[in-house]
Amino acid sequence: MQRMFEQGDELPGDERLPLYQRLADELRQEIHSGQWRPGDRAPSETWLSERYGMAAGTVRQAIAMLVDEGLLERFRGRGTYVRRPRFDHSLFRFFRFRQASGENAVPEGRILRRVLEPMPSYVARALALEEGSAGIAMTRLRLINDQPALAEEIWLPADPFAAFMELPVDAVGPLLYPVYESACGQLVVSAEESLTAEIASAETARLLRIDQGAPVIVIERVARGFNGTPLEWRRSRGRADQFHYKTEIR
Amino acid sequence: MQRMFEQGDELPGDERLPLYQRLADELRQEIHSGQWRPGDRAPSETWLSERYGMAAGTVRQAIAMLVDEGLLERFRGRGTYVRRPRFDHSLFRFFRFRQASGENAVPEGRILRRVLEPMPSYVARALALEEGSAGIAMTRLRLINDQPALAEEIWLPADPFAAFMELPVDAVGPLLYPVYESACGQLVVSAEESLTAEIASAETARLLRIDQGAPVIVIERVARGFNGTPLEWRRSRGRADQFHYKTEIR
DNA sequence: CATCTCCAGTTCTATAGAGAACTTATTAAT
DNA sequence: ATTAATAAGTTCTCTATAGAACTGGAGATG
Repeated sequence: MQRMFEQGDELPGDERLPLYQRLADELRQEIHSGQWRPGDRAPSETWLSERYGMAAGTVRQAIAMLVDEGLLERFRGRGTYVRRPRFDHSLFRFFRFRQASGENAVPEGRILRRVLEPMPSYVARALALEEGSAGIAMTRLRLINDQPALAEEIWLPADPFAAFMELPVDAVGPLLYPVYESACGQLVVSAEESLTAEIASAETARLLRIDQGAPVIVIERVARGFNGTPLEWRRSRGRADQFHYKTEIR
Repeated sequence: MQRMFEQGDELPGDERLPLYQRLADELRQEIHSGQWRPGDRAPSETWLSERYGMAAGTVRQAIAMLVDEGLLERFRGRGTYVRRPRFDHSLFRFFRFRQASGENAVPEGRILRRVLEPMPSYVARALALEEGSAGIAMTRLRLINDQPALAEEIWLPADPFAAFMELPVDAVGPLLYPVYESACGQLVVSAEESLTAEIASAETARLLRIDQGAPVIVIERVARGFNGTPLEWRRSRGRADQFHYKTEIR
């Protein structure tokens, strides 16, 4: 019986697609374009079903898609909201400090260096920018109980992060992403990590206070904003004897 | 209007739970108990809705849960089936060989050693068995283009895997899990991996044909059957310069 | 033998409606 | 002023129904 009337004709997109798909695409677009920002409240199911002239169940199905894509969150009785990622939890979901006897405390962070520099090619490529684009380069040390745990090189595109250079380095707490948001309006929403291992160079041995030649784990991360733009490139090195990385496969 | 009549009263479990939850629990139980085996066809939605006296939509919702738990698979027009994991794909989803210029070929496998031995404590613990339980210990080398890529220690509980010892080692192909199933009726469905790094020992350097002291990635895996029983413990070591491990976080 | 058509069975999409369960704010009562 | 009841708004659960879209096989047709 569907398509007898003109439901969803205001929706863009391929008409042969299921209605709930087209609505989901539309709502996803609202989020990616920045019309709806993380934390915002989304329209209610009834409002949407009236607005687009479709059954409540169909709207529900569309929203369900975005929920398990991680874009929306639903709260019974309260409403539907654009999801705000909690990075302090989720980024350390896989990554565990071996000696940490159960809990995942966020390690302290100390910025050792912060300069404006043209980006090398491997960073520019990861951030989808031109080689030599203006960037902010940082060296950062992360500590647990005053013991060095991770040494990080971090690159940011200079353009949207200009305000970050003005902040005194001591004002930056243990987590960078909240600072990116408050100071520059850049919200990190997702990330990809690629993990490998190598032998400690003289430099990293000094930073991590381990022997040169000891094994270190290397994690490269590209962090992205709500519309998928790459925002930050980061390479972290940690003592292999204190880390392990856990996943489940099925 | 729900619960006016006696829908779902044949279902066990807490009556205060939603109907679709209780049905999902029931179906999950069928799978975990081994009543339904991977590859089997599950009853149709209409059959279930008549059997338990509930609306088709409710049945559908229950099945949807199990689908995204990975237990069931639905095929339009064909039916619903208990999922058969495709391990050759999924286990290498995260794990990539660096030089592999795009494709993920399954590396060849060669069993170097296979003996009956009592399990050491760290294996027994992972497999939820007593220390010293009878086990099958293997050393296995995996190669890509005749180059050694991974060196593996593998432990199996002797009890359900007795038939595996009878097979000639040369008859075992590149993948072990299909052999576990055909020879011993043990189907691997999920696994957990824990990854770290170390320096190549003399032994692994010899096996992988690398320098002693070169960095190696170490992956420990526990593979589980359809009811969650641990079936296999495995520790794989690979050259760090040829591996990287990829994940996405959000 | 090969191909086509039709049919029964299945999942998928969509509609309409009713009430339960929960949250928040407002209003009334103490 | 604090507490309790009420109401409005939201998501959640469930019912019932209808047809679309797809699959596989059986039977007709060439």
